[in-house]
Amino acid sequence: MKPEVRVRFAPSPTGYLHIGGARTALFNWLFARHHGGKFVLRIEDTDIKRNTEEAMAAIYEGLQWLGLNWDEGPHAGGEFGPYLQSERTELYERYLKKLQDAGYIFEDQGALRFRSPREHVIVDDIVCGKIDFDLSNPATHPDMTIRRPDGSWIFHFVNVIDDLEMKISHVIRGEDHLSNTPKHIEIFRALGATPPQYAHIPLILNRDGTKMSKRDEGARVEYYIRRGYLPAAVGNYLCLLGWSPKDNREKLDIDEIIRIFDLKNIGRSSATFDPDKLHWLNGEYARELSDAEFYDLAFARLKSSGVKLDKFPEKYVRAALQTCKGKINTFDELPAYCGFYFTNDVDYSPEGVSKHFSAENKPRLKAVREALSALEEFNAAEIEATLKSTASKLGGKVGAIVHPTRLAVTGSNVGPSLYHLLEVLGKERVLTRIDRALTKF
RNA sequence: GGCGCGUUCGUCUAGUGGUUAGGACACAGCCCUCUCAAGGCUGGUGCACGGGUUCGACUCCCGUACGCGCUGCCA
Repeated sequence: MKPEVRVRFAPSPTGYLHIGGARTALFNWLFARHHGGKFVLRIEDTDIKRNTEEAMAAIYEGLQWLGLNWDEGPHAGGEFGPYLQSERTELYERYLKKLQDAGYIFEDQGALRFRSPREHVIVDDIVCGKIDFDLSNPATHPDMTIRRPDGSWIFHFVNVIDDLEMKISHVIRGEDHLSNTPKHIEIFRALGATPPQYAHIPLILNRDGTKMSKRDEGARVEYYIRRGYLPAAVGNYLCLLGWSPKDNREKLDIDEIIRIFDLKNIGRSSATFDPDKLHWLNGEYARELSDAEFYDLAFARLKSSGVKLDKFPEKYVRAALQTCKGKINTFDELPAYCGFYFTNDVDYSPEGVSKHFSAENKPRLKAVREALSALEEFNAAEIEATLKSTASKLGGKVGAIVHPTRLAVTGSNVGPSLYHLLEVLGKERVLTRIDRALTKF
């Protein structure tokens, strides 16, 4: 009988969830779901200097937003808890004693160190293959510290103890830990235990090839939450960084990824985070939203950006937002895209003014005003027919009047379908805005 | 410095000895069209370098260069 697949994500609470950490969590989660195993969340808060409450909240929030539910861990419980390292000291004491009794521990200036057996250690990594580390030279591989003089623990030790105690079967983590792995294996062996299987995944780099750090705002999951990205899109994009379905597909829903996810398809080289591609992929997901989903997200986004939606009838807001569906990639584009629906004081874009508020367009805009004011049914179809006939009367293409009209009414050269937007705005607003625009040139 | 890992279009990647080196994002042009998107079509740019092995290397081996990681009483 095959042992149960048990993986873990073990972040330290630094105050936010790093995008690279999120991907590590995602790969662990995918692996667990694929195999019907358990995904464990463990908080590595051995460094007391760091805060806990808000920092841990950021981790929970980020994981939940991405849909990475954990089977064991804080809030979820589980038979191997507690899941905060700060609460596991007694356990660590016990293992320390075992190591001491076996002669592996010595004191150095008050700190405790693990005495390396000084041998070659082969790391047989699922992603990286077999790697031979020669730990025989103390000068190049010093004995690692496992406990500080103040009694607090060092990562290498507690990480190993917890993986052992929590019966972790596979350790899937960033490649920055690859060089640490032989040391971890030494501890497992000193304890007479079998190390888990390792899979080290490539790092995510910035555009300039440097490691994504807290200084880069795009390095935090929180950034994507705030900017109105869709969690499904972010998750999908993260999967594409270092992992490939091998069949040229880019957009895959999460159930499909669970089905085909395999550590063997993870690449070896680091990946650069490409905001443009995420932006595109988010648009792919945004266009697939149902009208109701789109409305809810759009409404929330506009409201949080300060647009006073309460002053408008729900029917109006709904119709207005509907004209934006399919047009935007991320919801933070929305305020700029459709803000004109919610204020009569539209700002005219300077480029638009110089291009379309011209002497020859003034009579055209006047003609449009006349034609629209004569309309009884102010709907998109009627508006379209009217504008087209007006254009032909003026002896031009409809584009010639569409541009100045759009600018007059929305202040911008780009936006939703003009005919539909005019209908939503309503005759009164439209005529008022055209009159106002007519005074500008 | 030592040790480890990596290197296919600008970016993410497919590719495991013989391919016109494929796809996607981005970019440019065209089509569609009320603008913008979306969609369709077209285009340019890539196997880091040098040696081997082989009838034949992007693919295998060895070097070099460059990048990254570790080398903490951070995780």
